[in-house]
Amino acid sequence: MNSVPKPVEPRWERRKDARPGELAAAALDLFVERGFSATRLDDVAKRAGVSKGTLYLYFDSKEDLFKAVIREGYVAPIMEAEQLIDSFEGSTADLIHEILWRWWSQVGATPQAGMTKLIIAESGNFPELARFYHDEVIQRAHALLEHAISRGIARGEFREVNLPFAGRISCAPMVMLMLWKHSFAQCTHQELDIEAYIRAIGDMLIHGLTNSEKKAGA
Amino acid sequence: MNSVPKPVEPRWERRKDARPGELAAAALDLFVERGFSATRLDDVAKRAGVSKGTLYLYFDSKEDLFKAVIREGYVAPIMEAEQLIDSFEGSTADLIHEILWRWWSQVGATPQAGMTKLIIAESGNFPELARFYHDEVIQRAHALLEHAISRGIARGEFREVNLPFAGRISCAPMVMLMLWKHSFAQCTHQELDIEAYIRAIGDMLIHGLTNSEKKAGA
DNA sequence: TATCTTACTGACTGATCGGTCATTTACTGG
DNA sequence: CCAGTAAATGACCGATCAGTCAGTAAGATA
Repeated sequence: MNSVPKPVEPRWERRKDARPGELAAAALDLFVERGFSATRLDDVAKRAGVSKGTLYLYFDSKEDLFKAVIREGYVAPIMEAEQLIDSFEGSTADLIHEILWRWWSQVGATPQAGMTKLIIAESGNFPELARFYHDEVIQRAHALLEHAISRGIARGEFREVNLPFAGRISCAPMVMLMLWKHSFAQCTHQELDIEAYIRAIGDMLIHGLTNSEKKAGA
Repeated sequence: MNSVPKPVEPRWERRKDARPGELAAAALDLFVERGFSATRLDDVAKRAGVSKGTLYLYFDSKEDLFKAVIREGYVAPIMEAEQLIDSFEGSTADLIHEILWRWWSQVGATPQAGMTKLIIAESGNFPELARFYHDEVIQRAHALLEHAISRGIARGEFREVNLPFAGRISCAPMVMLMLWKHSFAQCTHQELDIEAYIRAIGDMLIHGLTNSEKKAGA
Protein backbone atom coordinates (compact mmCIF):
# COMPACT_ATOMS: atom_id res chain seq x y z
CA MET A 1 0.00 0.00 0.00
CA ASN A 2 1.83 2.93 1.34
CA SER A 3 5.30 2.28 0.08
CA VAL A 4 6.39 5.86 0.69
CA PRO A 5 9.46 5.84 2.91
CA LYS A 6 8.04 8.71 4.97
CA PRO A 7 11.03 10.72 6.17
CA VAL A 8 9.42 10.25 9.57
CA GLU A 9 10.24 12.99 11.98
CA PRO A 10 11.30 11.44 15.24
CA ARG A 11 8.62 11.92 17.84
CA TRP A 12 11.16 13.61 20.08
CA GLU A 13 14.85 14.41 20.21
CA ARG A 14 17.49 13.99 22.88
CA ARG A 15 18.51 17.44 24.02
CA LYS A 16 19.78 16.94 27.52
CA ASP A 17 21.60 20.26 27.67
CA ALA A 18 18.87 22.48 26.31
CA ARG A 19 15.97 21.13 28.38
CA PRO A 20 16.59 22.77 31.77
CA GLY A 21 16.87 26.23 30.26
CA GLU A 22 13.81 25.77 28.09
CA LEU A 23 11.79 24.44 31.00
CA ALA A 24 12.87 27.32 33.23
CA ALA A 25 11.99 29.83 30.53
CA ALA A 26 8.56 28.28 30.06
CA ALA A 27 8.03 28.24 33.81
CA LEU A 28 9.00 31.90 34.11
CA ASP A 29 6.39 32.86 31.54
CA LEU A 30 3.63 30.89 33.21
CA PHE A 31 4.53 31.80 36.79
CA VAL A 32 4.52 35.47 35.83
CA GLU A 33 1.24 35.12 34.00
CA ARG A 34 -0.66 32.96 36.51
CA GLY A 35 1.28 32.86 39.78
CA PHE A 36 2.94 29.89 41.41
CA SER A 37 -0.03 27.84 42.64
CA ALA A 38 -2.16 28.40 39.60
CA THR A 39 0.53 27.19 37.21
CA ARG A 40 0.24 23.51 36.25
CA LEU A 41 3.38 21.56 35.55
CA ASP A 42 1.69 19.85 32.62
CA ASP A 43 1.39 23.26 31.02
CA VAL A 44 4.99 24.16 31.73
CA ALA A 45 6.13 20.91 30.15
CA LYS A 46 3.87 21.33 27.16
CA ARG A 47 5.13 24.88 26.57
CA ALA A 48 8.70 23.60 26.70
CA GLY A 49 7.73 20.91 24.19
CA VAL A 50 8.22 17.91 26.49
CA SER A 51 6.18 15.74 28.83
CA LYS A 52 5.79 16.24 32.54
CA GLY A 53 7.99 13.23 33.19
CA THR A 54 10.87 15.00 31.50
CA LEU A 55 10.42 17.98 33.74
CA TYR A 56 11.00 15.71 36.72
CA LEU A 57 14.26 14.48 35.19
CA TYR A 58 15.70 17.95 35.64
CA PHE A 59 13.89 19.37 38.67
CA ASP A 60 13.04 17.67 41.94
CA SER A 61 9.75 19.41 42.58
CA LYS A 62 7.62 22.38 41.64
CA GLU A 63 9.29 24.37 44.37
CA ASP A 64 12.71 23.42 43.05
CA LEU A 65 11.68 24.63 39.60
CA PHE A 66 10.49 27.90 41.13
CA LYS A 67 13.81 28.42 42.85
CA ALA A 68 15.72 27.64 39.67
CA VAL A 69 13.65 30.21 37.80
CA ILE A 70 14.42 32.84 40.39
CA ARG A 71 18.13 32.20 40.54
CA GLU A 72 18.46 32.63 36.79
CA GLY A 73 20.15 35.73 35.42
CA TYR A 74 19.73 38.57 37.84
CA VAL A 75 23.25 39.84 38.35
CA ALA A 76 24.91 40.90 35.11
CA PRO A 77 23.03 44.17 34.47
CA ILE A 78 23.55 45.41 38.02
CA MET A 79 27.28 44.76 37.96
CA GLU A 80 27.53 46.46 34.63
CA ALA A 81 25.75 49.51 35.97
CA GLU A 82 28.05 49.61 38.99
CA GLN A 83 31.01 49.81 36.64
CA LEU A 84 29.28 52.47 34.59
CA ILE A 85 29.10 54.78 37.60
CA ASP A 86 32.78 54.40 38.36
CA SER A 87 33.88 55.16 34.84
CA PHE A 88 31.31 57.79 33.85
CA GLU A 89 32.68 61.14 32.70
CA GLY A 90 29.71 63.47 32.17
CA SER A 91 27.25 65.17 34.52
CA THR A 92 25.43 63.14 37.13
CA ALA A 93 22.15 64.13 35.50
CA ASP A 94 23.27 62.39 32.31
CA LEU A 95 24.47 59.46 34.36
CA ILE A 96 21.06 58.98 35.94
CA HIS A 97 19.29 59.15 32.60
CA GLU A 98 21.73 56.56 31.32
CA ILE A 99 21.15 54.24 34.29
CA LEU A 100 17.37 54.43 33.95
CA TRP A 101 17.47 53.78 30.27
CA ARG A 102 19.77 50.78 30.62
CA TRP A 103 17.59 49.46 33.44
CA TRP A 104 14.67 49.45 31.12
CA SER A 105 16.34 48.05 28.03
CA GLN A 106 18.31 45.35 29.84
CA VAL A 107 15.76 44.29 32.44
CA GLY A 108 12.43 46.04 32.22
CA ALA A 109 11.79 45.16 28.61
CA THR A 110 12.81 41.48 29.03
CA PRO A 111 10.76 38.61 30.47
CA GLN A 112 13.02 38.83 33.51
CA ALA A 113 11.08 41.94 34.59
CA GLY A 114 8.17 39.69 35.53
CA MET A 115 10.33 38.30 38.32
CA THR A 116 9.62 41.26 40.58
CA LYS A 117 5.91 40.73 40.45
CA LEU A 118 6.37 37.04 41.07
CA ILE A 119 8.56 37.51 44.12
CA ILE A 120 6.28 40.11 45.65
CA ALA A 121 3.24 37.94 45.06
CA GLU A 122 4.82 34.82 46.56
CA SER A 123 6.79 36.45 49.35
CA GLY A 124 4.33 35.10 51.90
CA ASN A 125 4.74 31.52 50.68
CA PHE A 126 8.50 31.67 50.06
CA PRO A 127 9.96 34.10 52.57
CA GLU A 128 13.46 32.75 52.20
CA LEU A 129 13.38 33.38 48.45
CA ALA A 130 12.00 36.86 48.93
CA ARG A 131 14.82 37.52 51.34
CA PHE A 132 17.34 36.15 48.86
CA TYR A 133 15.99 38.34 46.06
CA HIS A 134 15.91 41.32 48.37
CA ASP A 135 19.54 40.96 49.34
CA GLU A 136 20.84 40.11 45.89
CA VAL A 137 18.76 42.37 43.69
CA ILE A 138 16.67 45.01 45.43
CA GLN A 139 19.31 46.02 47.94
CA ARG A 140 21.88 46.37 45.19
CA ALA A 141 19.56 48.36 42.97
CA HIS A 142 18.96 50.78 45.84
CA ALA A 143 22.70 50.96 46.52
CA LEU A 144 23.31 51.64 42.86
CA LEU A 145 21.11 54.70 42.81
CA GLU A 146 22.51 55.83 46.17
CA HIS A 147 25.96 55.60 44.69
CA ALA A 148 25.01 57.70 41.68
CA ILE A 149 23.33 60.30 43.90
CA SER A 150 26.31 60.52 46.23
CA ARG A 151 28.49 61.20 43.19
CA GLY A 152 26.22 64.12 42.38
CA ILE A 153 26.45 65.42 45.93
CA ALA A 154 30.23 65.09 45.98
CA ARG A 155 30.48 67.11 42.78
CA GLY A 156 28.19 69.81 44.12
CA GLU A 157 25.54 69.08 41.52
CA PHE A 158 23.00 67.67 43.97
CA ARG A 159 21.83 68.90 47.34
CA GLU A 160 22.49 66.89 50.47
CA VAL A 161 19.72 64.33 50.85
CA ASN A 162 19.17 61.27 52.96
CA LEU A 163 20.82 58.70 50.73
CA PRO A 164 18.89 55.52 51.66
CA PHE A 165 15.56 57.27 51.24
CA ALA A 166 16.59 58.96 48.00
CA GLY A 167 17.80 55.64 46.57
CA ARG A 168 14.46 53.96 47.27
CA ILE A 169 12.45 56.87 45.95
CA SER A 170 14.49 56.89 42.77
CA CYS A 171 13.92 53.19 42.16
CA ALA A 172 10.21 53.25 42.87
CA PRO A 173 8.89 54.62 39.57
CA MET A 174 10.99 52.16 37.58
CA VAL A 175 9.91 49.18 39.64
CA MET A 176 6.30 50.30 39.39
CA LEU A 177 6.72 50.51 35.65
CA MET A 178 7.90 46.89 35.53
CA LEU A 179 4.99 45.79 37.69
CA TRP A 180 2.61 47.79 35.55
CA LYS A 181 3.82 46.12 32.41
CA HIS A 182 2.94 42.73 33.86
CA SER A 183 -0.39 43.64 35.38
CA PHE A 184 -2.60 46.55 34.40
CA ALA A 185 -0.91 47.13 31.07
CA GLN A 186 -2.33 43.77 29.91
CA CYS A 187 -5.95 44.56 30.65
CA THR A 188 -6.20 48.27 29.99
CA HIS A 189 -6.69 50.19 26.81
CA GLN A 190 -4.45 52.92 28.19
CA GLU A 191 -1.25 53.33 26.18
CA LEU A 192 1.92 54.57 27.82
CA ASP A 193 4.83 56.07 25.92
CA ILE A 194 7.52 54.21 27.81
CA GLU A 195 10.45 56.12 26.45
CA ALA A 196 8.92 59.51 27.25
CA TYR A 197 7.86 58.28 30.66
CA ILE A 198 11.35 57.16 31.58
CA ARG A 199 12.69 60.51 30.48
CA ALA A 200 10.10 62.15 32.74
CA ILE A 201 11.24 60.01 35.65
CA GLY A 202 14.81 61.09 35.07
CA ASP A 203 13.83 64.76 34.88
CA MET A 204 11.79 64.50 38.04
CA LEU A 205 14.60 62.85 39.97
CA ILE A 206 17.18 65.33 38.77
CA HIS A 207 14.98 68.30 39.58
CA GLY A 208 14.29 66.78 42.95
CA LEU A 209 17.96 66.32 43.67
CA THR A 210 19.52 69.40 42.10
CA ASN A 211 21.30 71.82 44.35
CA SER A 212 19.24 74.94 43.80
CA GLU A 213 21.59 77.09 45.89
CA LYS A 214 24.13 76.81 43.14
CA LYS A 215 21.51 77.50 40.49
CA ALA A 216 20.25 80.54 42.32
CA GLY A 217 23.76 81.89 42.49
CA ALA A 218 24.38 81.47 38.77
CA MET B 1 -23.87 12.41 89.30
CA ASN B 2 -23.22 15.66 87.68
CA SER B 3 -26.19 17.72 88.76
CA VAL B 4 -24.48 20.94 87.86
CA PRO B 5 -26.68 22.93 85.47
CA LYS B 6 -23.63 23.76 83.31
CA PRO B 7 -24.28 27.19 81.81
CA VAL B 8 -23.47 25.46 78.54
CA GLU B 9 -22.17 27.79 75.94
CA PRO B 10 -23.98 27.20 72.69
CA ARG B 11 -21.66 25.56 70.19
CA TRP B 12 -22.36 28.39 67.78
CA GLU B 13 -24.52 31.50 67.51
CA ARG B 14 -26.75 32.84 64.82
CA ARG B 15 -25.15 35.97 63.48
CA LYS B 16 -26.49 36.36 59.99
CA ASP B 17 -25.51 40.00 59.65
CA ALA B 18 -21.98 39.78 60.96
CA ARG B 19 -20.84 36.71 59.02
CA PRO B 20 -20.26 38.17 55.54
CA GLY B 21 -18.05 40.95 56.85
CA GLU B 22 -16.08 38.62 59.08
CA LEU B 23 -15.60 36.14 56.27
CA ALA B 24 -14.48 38.87 53.87
CA ALA B 25 -12.02 40.21 56.42
CA ALA B 26 -10.59 36.76 57.04
CA ALA B 27 -10.34 36.18 53.30
CA LEU B 28 -8.56 39.49 52.79
CA ASP B 29 -5.90 38.54 55.32
CA LEU B 30 -5.30 35.12 53.82
CA PHE B 31 -5.44 36.21 50.19
CA VAL B 32 -2.88 38.93 50.92
CA GLU B 33 -0.68 36.52 52.81
CA ARG B 34 -0.84 33.53 50.46
CA GLY B 35 -2.42 34.61 47.18
CA PHE B 36 -5.69 33.49 45.69
CA SER B 37 -4.98 29.90 44.63
CA ALA B 38 -2.94 29.02 47.69
CA THR B 39 -5.69 30.12 50.09
CA ARG B 40 -7.96 27.29 51.22
CA LEU B 41 -11.58 28.05 51.99
CA ASP B 42 -11.42 25.81 55.05
CA ASP B 43 -8.82 28.17 56.45
CA VAL B 44 -10.86 31.24 55.63
CA ALA B 45 -13.87 29.75 57.38
CA LYS B 46 -11.83 28.67 60.37
CA ARG B 47 -10.31 32.13 60.74
CA ALA B 48 -13.79 33.63 60.65
CA GLY B 49 -14.86 31.13 63.31
CA VAL B 50 -17.32 29.18 61.17
CA SER B 51 -17.37 26.07 59.01
CA LYS B 52 -16.88 25.96 55.29
CA GLY B 53 -20.56 25.25 54.78
CA THR B 54 -21.39 28.60 56.33
CA LEU B 55 -19.10 30.35 53.91
CA TYR B 56 -21.21 28.96 51.10
CA LEU B 57 -24.35 30.38 52.66
CA TYR B 58 -23.00 33.87 51.98
CA PHE B 59 -20.81 33.50 48.90
CA ASP B 60 -21.47 31.51 45.75
CA SER B 61 -17.90 30.48 45.06
CA LYS B 62 -14.28 31.23 45.84
CA GLU B 63 -14.22 33.68 42.97
CA ASP B 64 -17.32 35.39 44.30
CA LEU B 65 -15.63 35.76 47.68
CA PHE B 66 -12.58 37.22 45.99
CA LYS B 67 -14.69 39.78 44.17
CA ALA B 68 -16.50 40.72 47.37
CA VAL B 69 -13.18 41.28 49.10
CA ILE B 70 -12.05 43.56 46.32
CA ARG B 71 -15.20 45.63 46.22
CA GLU B 72 -14.96 46.38 49.91
CA GLY B 73 -14.03 49.87 51.03
CA TYR B 74 -11.85 51.44 48.39
CA VAL B 75 -13.61 54.70 47.69
CA ALA B 76 -14.03 56.79 50.83
CA PRO B 77 -10.43 57.94 51.33
CA ILE B 78 -10.03 58.96 47.70
CA MET B 79 -13.20 61.03 47.70
CA GLU B 80 -12.16 62.65 50.93
CA ALA B 81 -8.80 63.59 49.46
CA GLU B 82 -10.49 65.03 46.38
CA GLN B 83 -12.47 67.35 48.62
CA LEU B 84 -9.33 68.24 50.58
CA ILE B 85 -7.71 69.60 47.43
CA ASP B 86 -10.68 71.77 46.60
CA SER B 87 -10.88 73.30 50.07
CA PHE B 88 -7.19 73.53 50.94
CA GLU B 89 -5.87 76.96 51.85
CA GLY B 90 -2.11 76.67 52.33
CA SER B 91 0.78 76.12 49.93
CA THR B 92 0.67 73.23 47.49
CA ALA B 93 3.80 71.84 49.14
CA ASP B 94 1.88 71.51 52.38
CA LEU B 95 -1.06 70.06 50.49
CA ILE B 96 1.08 67.31 49.02
CA HIS B 97 2.56 66.42 52.37
CA GLU B 98 -0.95 66.27 53.77
CA ILE B 99 -2.18 63.99 50.95
CA LEU B 100 0.72 61.60 51.36
CA TRP B 101 0.29 61.39 55.08
CA ARG B 102 -3.44 60.75 54.85
CA TRP B 103 -2.81 58.17 52.16
CA TRP B 104 -0.61 56.28 54.55
CA SER B 105 -2.70 56.58 57.68
CA GLN B 106 -6.05 55.84 56.00
CA VAL B 107 -4.97 53.18 53.53
CA GLY B 108 -1.33 52.20 53.70
CA ALA B 109 -1.38 51.33 57.37
CA THR B 110 -4.62 49.31 57.13
CA PRO B 111 -5.11 45.74 55.91
CA GLN B 112 -6.70 47.24 52.82
CA ALA B 113 -3.22 48.14 51.61
CA GLY B 114 -2.61 44.47 50.86
CA MET B 115 -5.20 44.72 48.10
CA THR B 116 -2.77 46.30 45.67
CA LYS B 117 -0.38 43.38 45.90
CA LEU B 118 -3.26 40.98 45.50
CA ILE B 119 -4.62 42.61 42.38
CA ILE B 120 -1.23 42.88 40.74
CA ALA B 121 -0.49 39.26 41.52
CA GLU B 122 -3.81 37.99 40.16
CA SER B 123 -4.21 40.36 37.24
CA GLY B 124 -3.39 37.55 34.83
CA ASN B 125 -6.11 35.29 36.24
CA PHE B 126 -8.75 38.00 36.74
CA PRO B 127 -8.21 40.63 34.08
CA GLU B 128 -11.69 42.06 34.46
CA LEU B 129 -11.13 42.66 38.16
CA ALA B 130 -7.74 44.22 37.53
CA ARG B 131 -9.41 46.49 35.05
CA PHE B 132 -12.10 47.38 37.54
CA TYR B 133 -9.55 48.18 40.25
CA HIS B 134 -7.51 50.16 37.79
CA ASP B 135 -10.42 52.33 36.76
CA GLU B 136 -11.88 52.79 40.24
CA VAL B 137 -8.76 53.14 42.35
CA ILE B 138 -5.47 53.54 40.50
CA GLN B 139 -6.77 55.92 37.88
CA ARG B 140 -8.33 58.10 40.53
CA ALA B 141 -5.22 58.12 42.67
CA HIS B 142 -3.22 59.29 39.68
CA ALA B 143 -5.85 61.92 38.91
CA LEU B 144 -5.73 63.05 42.52
CA LEU B 145 -2.04 63.79 42.42
CA GLU B 146 -2.38 65.36 38.98
CA HIS B 147 -5.02 67.66 40.39
CA ALA B 148 -2.82 68.71 43.28
CA ILE B 149 0.11 69.33 40.95
CA SER B 150 -1.97 71.37 38.54
CA ARG B 151 -3.03 73.54 41.49
CA GLY B 152 0.64 74.18 42.17
CA ILE B 153 1.27 75.06 38.55
CA ALA B 154 -1.72 77.39 38.43
CA ARG B 155 -0.45 79.22 41.50
CA GLY B 156 3.05 79.56 40.07
CA GLU B 157 4.55 77.35 42.75
CA PHE B 158 5.38 74.48 40.45
CA ARG B 159 6.97 74.38 37.06
CA GLU B 160 5.06 73.18 34.03
CA VAL B 161 5.34 69.42 33.86
CA ASN B 162 3.61 66.67 31.93
CA LEU B 163 0.70 66.03 34.28
CA PRO B 164 -0.08 62.36 33.60
CA PHE B 165 3.57 61.39 33.98
CA ALA B 166 4.03 63.51 37.10
CA GLY B 167 0.93 61.99 38.69
CA ARG B 168 2.21 58.47 38.16
CA ILE B 169 5.70 59.30 39.35
CA SER B 170 4.29 60.88 42.49
CA CYS B 171 2.20 57.84 43.32
CA ALA B 172 4.93 55.31 42.68
CA PRO B 173 6.91 55.63 45.94
CA MET B 174 3.75 55.38 48.02
CA VAL B 175 2.47 52.34 46.16
CA MET B 176 5.87 50.71 46.43
CA LEU B 177 5.80 51.37 50.14
CA MET B 178 2.48 49.54 50.45
CA LEU B 179 3.79 46.64 48.41
CA TRP B 180 6.96 46.60 50.48
CA LYS B 181 5.01 46.39 53.67
CA HIS B 182 3.30 43.23 52.47
CA SER B 183 6.33 41.55 50.96
CA PHE B 184 9.94 42.23 51.80
CA ALA B 185 9.18 43.99 55.08
CA GLN B 186 7.95 40.66 56.42
CA CYS B 187 11.11 38.71 55.74
CA THR B 188 13.83 41.28 56.18
CA HIS B 189 15.60 42.51 59.27
CA GLN B 190 15.75 45.96 57.70
CA GLU B 191 13.77 48.55 59.62
CA LEU B 192 12.26 51.53 57.85
CA ASP B 193 11.21 54.73 59.58
CA ILE B 194 7.93 55.09 57.72
CA GLU B 195 7.11 58.57 58.90
CA ALA B 196 10.51 59.96 57.96
CA TYR B 197 10.38 58.13 54.64
CA ILE B 198 7.05 59.62 53.70
CA ARG B 199 8.38 63.06 54.57
CA ALA B 200 11.33 62.36 52.30
CA ILE B 201 8.97 61.38 49.48
CA GLY B 202 7.11 64.65 49.92
CA ASP B 203 10.32 66.65 49.92
CA MET B 204 11.58 64.90 46.83
CA LEU B 205 8.36 65.48 44.92
CA ILE B 206 8.16 69.12 45.92
CA HIS B 207 11.78 69.75 44.98
CA GLY B 208 11.17 67.94 41.73
CA LEU B 209 8.17 70.08 40.96
CA THR B 210 9.15 73.48 42.30
CA ASN B 211 9.45 76.31 39.88
CA SER B 212 13.12 77.20 40.28
CA GLU B 213 12.84 80.25 38.02
CA LYS B 214 10.90 81.97 40.71
CA LYS B 215 13.31 80.79 43.39
CA ALA B 216 16.34 81.99 41.46
CA GLY B 217 14.80 85.40 41.17
CA ALA B 218 14.14 85.69 44.88
C1' DT C 1 23.33 -3.70 11.22
C1' DA C 2 22.88 -5.22 15.87
C1' DT C 3 23.24 -3.89 20.56
C1' DC C 4 23.22 -0.97 24.42
C1' DT C 5 22.36 3.22 26.94
C1' DT C 6 19.40 6.66 28.47
C1' DA C 7 16.46 10.69 27.35
C1' DC C 8 11.84 10.81 27.11
C1' DT C 9 6.93 9.44 27.45
C1' DG C 10 2.29 9.22 29.35
C1' DA C 11 -0.83 6.48 32.04
C1' DC C 12 -1.38 6.05 36.78
C1' DT C 13 -1.93 7.28 41.96
C1' DG C 14 -2.88 9.50 46.06
C1' DA C 15 -3.65 13.73 48.34
C1' DT C 16 -5.80 17.98 48.25
C1' DC C 17 -9.53 21.12 48.00
C1' DG C 18 -13.71 23.51 45.88
C1' DG C 19 -18.29 22.73 46.35
C1' DT C 20 -22.80 20.00 48.19
C1' DC C 21 -26.36 18.57 51.27
C1' DA C 22 -28.65 15.84 54.91
C1' DT C 23 -28.61 16.68 59.65
C1' DT C 24 -28.17 19.31 63.91
C1' DT C 25 -29.00 23.07 66.89
C1' DA C 26 -29.78 27.93 68.09
C1' DC C 27 -33.32 30.89 68.29
C1' DT C 28 -38.50 32.83 67.76
C1' DG C 29 -43.33 33.34 68.12
C1' DG C 30 -47.57 31.54 69.77
C1' DC D 1 -43.03 25.16 76.93
C1' DC D 2 -43.32 23.53 72.46
C1' DA D 3 -43.38 23.61 67.63
C1' DG D 4 -41.50 25.88 63.50
C1' DT D 5 -37.60 28.29 61.11
C1' DA D 6 -33.39 28.90 59.36
C1' DA D 7 -28.42 29.40 60.59
C1' DA D 8 -24.71 26.55 60.96
C1' DT D 9 -22.38 22.12 60.68
C1' DG D 10 -19.19 18.57 58.88
C1' DA D 11 -19.02 14.32 56.37
C1' DC D 12 -18.92 13.56 51.78
C1' DC D 13 -18.04 13.75 46.49
C1' DG D 14 -15.58 14.49 42.34
C1' DA D 15 -12.19 17.08 39.82
C1' DT D 16 -7.72 18.50 39.67
C1' DC D 17 -2.86 18.07 39.79
C1' DA D 18 1.91 17.16 41.88
C1' DG D 19 4.68 13.47 41.64
C1' DT D 20 5.91 8.25 39.99
C1' DC D 21 7.59 4.64 37.10
C1' DA D 22 7.35 0.87 33.73
C1' DG D 23 7.88 1.07 29.08
C1' DT D 24 9.50 3.14 24.48
C1' DA D 25 12.41 4.81 21.10
C1' DA D 26 16.39 8.03 19.83
C1' DG D 27 20.85 7.72 18.76
C1' DA D 28 25.57 6.35 20.20
C1' DT D 29 28.93 2.66 19.76
C1' DA D 30 31.32 -0.95 17.58
